[in-house]
Amino acid sequence: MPGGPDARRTQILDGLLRLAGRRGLHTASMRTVAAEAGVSLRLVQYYFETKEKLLVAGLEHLAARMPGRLAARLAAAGDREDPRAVVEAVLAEALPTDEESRVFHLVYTSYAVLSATDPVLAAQPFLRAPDEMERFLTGLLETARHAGRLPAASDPAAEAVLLLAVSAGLGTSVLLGQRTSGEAMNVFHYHLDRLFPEPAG
Amino acid sequence: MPGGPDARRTQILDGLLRLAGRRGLHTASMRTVAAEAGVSLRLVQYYFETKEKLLVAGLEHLAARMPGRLAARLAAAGDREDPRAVVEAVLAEALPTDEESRVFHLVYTSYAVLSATDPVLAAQPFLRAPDEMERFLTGLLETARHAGRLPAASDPAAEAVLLLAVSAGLGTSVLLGQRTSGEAMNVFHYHLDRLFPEPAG
DNA sequence: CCAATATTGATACGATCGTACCAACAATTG
DNA sequence: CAATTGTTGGTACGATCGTATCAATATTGG
Repeated sequence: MPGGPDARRTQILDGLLRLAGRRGLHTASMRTVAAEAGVSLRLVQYYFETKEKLLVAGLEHLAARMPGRLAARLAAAGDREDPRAVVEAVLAEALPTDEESRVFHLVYTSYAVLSATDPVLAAQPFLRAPDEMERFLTGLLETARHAGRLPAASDPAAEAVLLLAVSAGLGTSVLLGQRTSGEAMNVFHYHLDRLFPEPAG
Repeated sequence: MPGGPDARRTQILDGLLRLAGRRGLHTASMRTVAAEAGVSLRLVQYYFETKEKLLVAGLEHLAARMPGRLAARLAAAGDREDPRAVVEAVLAEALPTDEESRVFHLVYTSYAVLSATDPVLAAQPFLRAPDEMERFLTGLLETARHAGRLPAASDPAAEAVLLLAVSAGLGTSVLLGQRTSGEAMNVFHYHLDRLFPEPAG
């Protein structure tokens, strides 16, 4: 049986995320999620039992998409040996461009804000993704610095934190309609141009 | 009469913000806010009528504190002619250091996320504060560039957007417990050191 | 001092929430 | 075929929500 129970779970979680993206995560109740997914309330209970488990599963479902999105960006980036291209690909992912990306970041941010006052959500490992990203970027920048692509005086660890802060901050400003994703991308490129100085000539 | 009705309003709104900072904005109901403020439910209704108006008033109350906080930072910064000191003072305000600052930024971020799916909140002018800040910073950086404090190749507008993105991103990471405010401040200074190169000698 | 006006409090109502319970049907197994 | 198990649906219950209504007290103006 292709799909089976997993297909039902996915159907419900997709409904949750679609609803959270359109009306906000706070409007997601067991009933509204069921209606959005086109199933009965009982079915949502059957697969997720409690609302808290549903919310956690929604966060998992959201986080599970991240590796795939990143891989697609890296594949589209082409040269995987060029550190700047990799950095650009990785962090362009943080800017909400299309609608799917916008929903992703809005819901992820909603969860992050909730986790600030909800210990159950704060304990979820998926909100630790930025930590891994920070380590990954630090290593990448250290290698680039040894290869002479970064000024010798650069601090790879600090630059990694800065890159994540810039992409998160720009992403949020796009999310709130303060800027278009194109404008944000231009500013991001401006930052990258300074981080990776062009070799003379 | 010192205070009068305004004192009551303030008392209730302080309760709202205190509760939103401790348990999250989503736990703020007419009743929980009344209990937190030590007044009756009816009193909250009397002063704010509807929950939506209470929430908007809470956002106003929050935003009304910003100019004072900024002024205090500027006064503590000392030299108001040094553009770097001004930038540092303005944006250090975005890092949640003490508890009051943490509540401020958590609640403000909660409102911002809500505004992404709530047209009533999105129409509130208080969420436009970053736009004004961006204009202010751009002007400041332009002046600094003409004074030779910034490299001639710098783009003041892009740098202003970057500064706001960095401070917002760092502030969020502190809010989520990813970093201490001291670590964030160090990274922020690292960014400022590059933005304002030391004159030789 | 008395009336009217503003302020504060207790309570009620309908709606929605998360959750639990019970019935119907499908699939599987002896 | 009968019976057990897994899956889906309808509905009920207590709690809490926003809001409205009614009563009591404090304040003010004649």
